Amino acid sequence: MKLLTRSEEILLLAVWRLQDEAYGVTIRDQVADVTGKKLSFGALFVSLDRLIRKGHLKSSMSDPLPVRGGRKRKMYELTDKGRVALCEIRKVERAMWKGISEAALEVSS
Amino acid sequence: MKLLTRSEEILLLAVWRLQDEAYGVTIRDQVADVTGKKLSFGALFVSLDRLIRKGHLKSSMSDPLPVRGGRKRKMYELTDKGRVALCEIRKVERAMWKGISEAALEVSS
DNA sequence: ATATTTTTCCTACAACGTATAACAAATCGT
DNA sequence: ACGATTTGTTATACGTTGTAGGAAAAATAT
Repeated sequence: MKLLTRSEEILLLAVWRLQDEAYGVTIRDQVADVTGKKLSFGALFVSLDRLIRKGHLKSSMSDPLPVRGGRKRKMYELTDKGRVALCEIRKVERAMWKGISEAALEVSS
Repeated sequence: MKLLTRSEEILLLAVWRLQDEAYGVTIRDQVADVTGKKLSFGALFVSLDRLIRKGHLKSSMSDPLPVRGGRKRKMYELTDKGRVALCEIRKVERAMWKGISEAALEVSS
């Protein structure tokens, strides 16, 4: 059972949240909003490609939009395998943090 | 703000749980128990070393134990920086998963 | 046509994850 | 005492993941 890495988790959840609005720009913004992490597009697309190769995501090209620079978008979607992987990592996270409150971790001194 | 990787999170939490019992063997077992992940010692120590270099852990050598093979142990302990990093990643996880139930991810078909 | 905007792709490299094997230090048995 | 056994750590090597910078593509605007 191979667990998702942090980045994989972040990206898959971003795609899930965006539903059918998920493409490069929105994903990057979603990630920044939720985690504070600012990815370059280079970094982003490489990771998304790897997730596709692993079968956690699938993609399809949209039609061009009738606005300036409105070229085709690569839309991403979670696969069943991706959903299962998210469920699994969530279970592991719960197990890891079970019984640990943030308070218990506060710096005491 | 640099987030903890999955492995870092796993190891830091294992050390935290073990309190003053945290050394190679117990950490490896703890990780296996909680996450199902079976690490080789080689993998484990490399990662622990990196966490020390980053200041998330500190270590000290114990006295030898009066039992067969009871050589000195390298005991690990969370630093304040490590605790803070755990709190931060916990917050990000909460934000990421906010409003997402496992049920919503279940494969529908 | 050429410029501008939006979006994606290519490439290269640093950082992380992991296994195998070697090394070290304690006790045990004779 | 000293080789065998047990427990624990270190060294090394390599595949995978994470990340940035800049080139390329595809649309509209002038």
